[in-house]
Amino acid sequence: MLATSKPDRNHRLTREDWTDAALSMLVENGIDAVQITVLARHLQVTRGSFYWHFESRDALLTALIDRWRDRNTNVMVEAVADAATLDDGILALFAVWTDHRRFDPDLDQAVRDWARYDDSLRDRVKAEDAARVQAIARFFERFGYEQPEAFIRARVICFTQITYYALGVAEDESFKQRMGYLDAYFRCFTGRDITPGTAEAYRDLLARGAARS
Amino acid sequence: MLATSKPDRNHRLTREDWTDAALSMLVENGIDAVQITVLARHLQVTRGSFYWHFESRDALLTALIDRWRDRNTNVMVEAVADAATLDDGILALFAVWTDHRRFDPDLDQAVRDWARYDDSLRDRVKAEDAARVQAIARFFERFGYEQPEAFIRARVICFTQITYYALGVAEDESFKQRMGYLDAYFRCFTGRDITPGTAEAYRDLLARGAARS
DNA sequence: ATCTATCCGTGCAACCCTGTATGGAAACCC
DNA sequence: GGGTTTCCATACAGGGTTGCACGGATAGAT
Repeated sequence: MLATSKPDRNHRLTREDWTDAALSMLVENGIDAVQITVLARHLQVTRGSFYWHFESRDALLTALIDRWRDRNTNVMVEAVADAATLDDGILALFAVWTDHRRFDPDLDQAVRDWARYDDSLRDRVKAEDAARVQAIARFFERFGYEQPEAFIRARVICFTQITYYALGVAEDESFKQRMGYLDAYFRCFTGRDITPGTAEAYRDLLARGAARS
Repeated sequence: MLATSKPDRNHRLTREDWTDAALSMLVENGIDAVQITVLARHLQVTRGSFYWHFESRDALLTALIDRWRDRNTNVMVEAVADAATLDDGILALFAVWTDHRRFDPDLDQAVRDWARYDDSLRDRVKAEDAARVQAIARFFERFGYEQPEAFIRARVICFTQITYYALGVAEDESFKQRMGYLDAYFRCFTGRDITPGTAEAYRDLLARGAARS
């Protein structure tokens, strides 16, 4: 769904409208599809509008990166930072990943694809991934895991999540299925058994997450 | 008389030369960079050569996909299919992934990126991933894991590998580091402890893999 | 009501890529 | 050596995108 959902602004677009449309195009068709001509077509405007708000296409691209950094902040890091128990931290991570208002997997993946053939962006993404893994590794250390196991477990859980969304598995699995996999995921990620009745706690966590915002 | 399989490259290119160049370009710069003009420039030839060997750019792209399917075949599936022990299967998987003559991670990743914005390709890649996961899941079942744990463990190990190469972690880690992580990986992936002295067996496995071919 | 800043339409030039048609050069076969 | 096949160069047409210049239209301020 491209950002043509605002026909009210028949005339008068803002700079944000252009970046919104560019973000949608980036997520759905990749960075090479972010072209001024097609964006203008989708926005029902000519390219004259664009060149008033932006000085060039590169300016738009840097605006996209800034938007991404502001959007996908340290939600993952915060999820495990103040977890009282192992179960809480893992489930908080799951909750963040399934709450697309806090964590946007499509945008994350789109930027990742873009970064594959852009060296400077690549380094930036790499740095952020390292920060995520390190945060989770610290979390595992707090609950008795030693190195390098804590680091490897953090990497495994983080990498699994990335591919999970990269392959679009979420689209093929129902909520019921995911809940049925919960125990197995927990055991595989932590090496321990989940405390009984935590599935219900997870459901509550999702409900709380859906309540606010 | 031994026919020289290498005709003078100075002039006279083959269809394979073009697909090779296209594969390199795909791996290094993505599918959108696979352009006849730049390939011709890279091959020191004009586009007239290309349109003699191929009827269109689409023909080249399908040739790329075929090449990928022939290359990255069921090496992973075979690795775990006839494994006598749990350790053997897991280590055989690791050996396959690190042997880039049997498994080309760059090509795999490039096709994956390409498939993100190509629906038919996306389905193809999804099917292959499902086959990989299922093969590993069967492997786990053979050694006493029950469902859905076997399936989830297969998915975790498979997905972790994909992101491992997607992020280019292999470039940042030394062989010594990877060997130091071996025990932790094994425990995380299988939930069991690796049998002592298996690291040496793994090194031997790598040596055998490097010996043949 | 006029002025001005804001926003967008239009036309033009330049570049890049694909695809085709045609001719030429070299190798190969008889 | 003549004819054929293989392979590549050249030229041209068509479509698409970027960037800029300029001119028109609208809304708010005075």
